Amino acid sequence: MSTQDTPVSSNFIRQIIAEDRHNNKHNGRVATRFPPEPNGYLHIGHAKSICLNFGMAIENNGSCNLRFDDTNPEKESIEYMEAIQRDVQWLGFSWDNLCHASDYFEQLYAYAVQLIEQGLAYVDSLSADEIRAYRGSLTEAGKESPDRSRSVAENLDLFARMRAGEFNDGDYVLRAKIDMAAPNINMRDPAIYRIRRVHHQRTGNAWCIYPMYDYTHCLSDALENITHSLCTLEFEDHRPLYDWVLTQLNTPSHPQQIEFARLQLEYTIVSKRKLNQLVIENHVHGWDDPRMPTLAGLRRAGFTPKAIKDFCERIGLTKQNSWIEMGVLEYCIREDLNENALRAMAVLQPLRVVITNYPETQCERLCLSNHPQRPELGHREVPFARVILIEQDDFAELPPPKYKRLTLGGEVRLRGAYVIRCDEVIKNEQGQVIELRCTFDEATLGKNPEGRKVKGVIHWVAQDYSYPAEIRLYHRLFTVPHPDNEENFLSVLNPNSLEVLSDCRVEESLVAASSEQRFQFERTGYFCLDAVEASQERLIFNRTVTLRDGWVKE
RNA sequence: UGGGUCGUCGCCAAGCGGUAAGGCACGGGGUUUUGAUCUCCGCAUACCAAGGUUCGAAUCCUUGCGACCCAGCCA
Repeated sequence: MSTQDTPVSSNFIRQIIAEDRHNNKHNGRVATRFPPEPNGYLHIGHAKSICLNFGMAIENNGSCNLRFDDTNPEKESIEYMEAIQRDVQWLGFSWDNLCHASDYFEQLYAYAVQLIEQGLAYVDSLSADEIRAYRGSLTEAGKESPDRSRSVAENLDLFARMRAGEFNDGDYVLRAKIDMAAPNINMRDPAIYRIRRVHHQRTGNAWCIYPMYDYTHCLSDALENITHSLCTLEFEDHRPLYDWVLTQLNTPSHPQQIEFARLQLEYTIVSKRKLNQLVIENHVHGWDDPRMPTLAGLRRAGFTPKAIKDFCERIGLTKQNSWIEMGVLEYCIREDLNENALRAMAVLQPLRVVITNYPETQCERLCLSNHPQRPELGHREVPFARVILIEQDDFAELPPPKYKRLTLGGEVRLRGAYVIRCDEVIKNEQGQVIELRCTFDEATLGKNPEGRKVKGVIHWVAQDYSYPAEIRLYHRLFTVPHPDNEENFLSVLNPNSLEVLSDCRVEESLVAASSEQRFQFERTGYFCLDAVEASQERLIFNRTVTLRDGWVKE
């Protein structure tokens, strides 16, 4: 599926599927699957695959399964399975069937027995090291294992005993008998079953042998009657093995594997192993840390499913290794939030301003629009009083060229309120500006002053009618665009990726913000009420992304 | 002198023999009580290179060059 506003462009997989339907291949049916291993949280790279697989199914009136590739219990867990389902649903997709490779273990075992009977698989007693040595190298053919000629009867017996738990881990493996001289190393008698006495999150202790990916994946696809098995480029070399297994066995179908380039996003990483390391070693505060490129992290930062799906459509789909600039993702979330987030005012680094000609005890409740371009989104009341707070950055004693905000003796518009003039700057002993004394022009509420132009507009809150909040600003997690190229990716972690501002003040209306609700704090960016740590008593907003800043500073 | 894959604008990406779409980024103009949004304009005589086929080539052929992936009992 694609969002309605993103034009759908042609890509090679769309073309293949369209052609297959035209030729009535698979009776015109389209069935895909998203097959994560439950060994970590889903990240933005998975989103590309999710959008592709579910998208092709939706576009073609087909089906898409969520299938857990759970054949390596050592690294997998229920927590990850649950998180993955949550994230896929959050993105807005529904699977046709929830599947697990482990559901096919019995069937897979039976197929392996068939392979043995056909003389196409054998039990090998070589150690892992020996198998590696026998495999040859990129330029030299491998050697055949002495066990390659084991009789069918003996193989059958040994394989049954592997399953029965008669051997220790590593004593034996079941190998496909293909070709030790094959130029494609994946075809040099790959292992298809190994012994692992590990408790499996779903099958418990029922098995002590587990099938390998290459053997499991193609058969799982075939058993689910998948038509197009979409995966990333690194599996290209595995396709001959995928097809070999399905050709030898009499399976319900023979899906077509098609490979595409995985997403690489600048200034971040999408390796589950490395993301896991960031979590384990506490470089971030969990898988859902807003700095993480995980779906859980992006969600907590305030990204929307719509923006992420839009992003996945915009970046295209090819077989070219490429790096996407952060700007594309930022554009997508800004586009969505600009249209849909309510506006509000928050002062991140307050500077006290006393409006000397404003009555001491007066408080006006000004009416501000929730969205300048969408009046149907309503308006709200914002209290205005004698003492207000503005952003420290919005005042400059020595303004740089083209500065449009407040200066000593200068005027500025308070957003939705009056024009004020700064008459006096008050400093502490260290010379820091701690207060501004200003006067307001009563005639400028809702209209421009006469005879002069005020070019600047700044946001504000009334000191006594605002609320304290913590605001977390997130910066890129890494200091270089391609952290993966680094010898040690941790060495290029950005030490300042999290900036916590604890003295912020937000307008009254934000007290009613709901969990995960997103806002535009005018002039500063898009923010989201933190879903984990915020409460009625403690307002915490996460910055999703800044506003575009077209101001060229000198 | 192993195998597989890929080379079109700073970053993505259409193009499928008829004379280089689009998006992001960037530069400039206009509107604006957000330096936002919106809007207008600009942005590859050129498709890794060199040959060849053709009336015509980014598209076909040849030869180079460059990049990525593969030697887990991981996926």
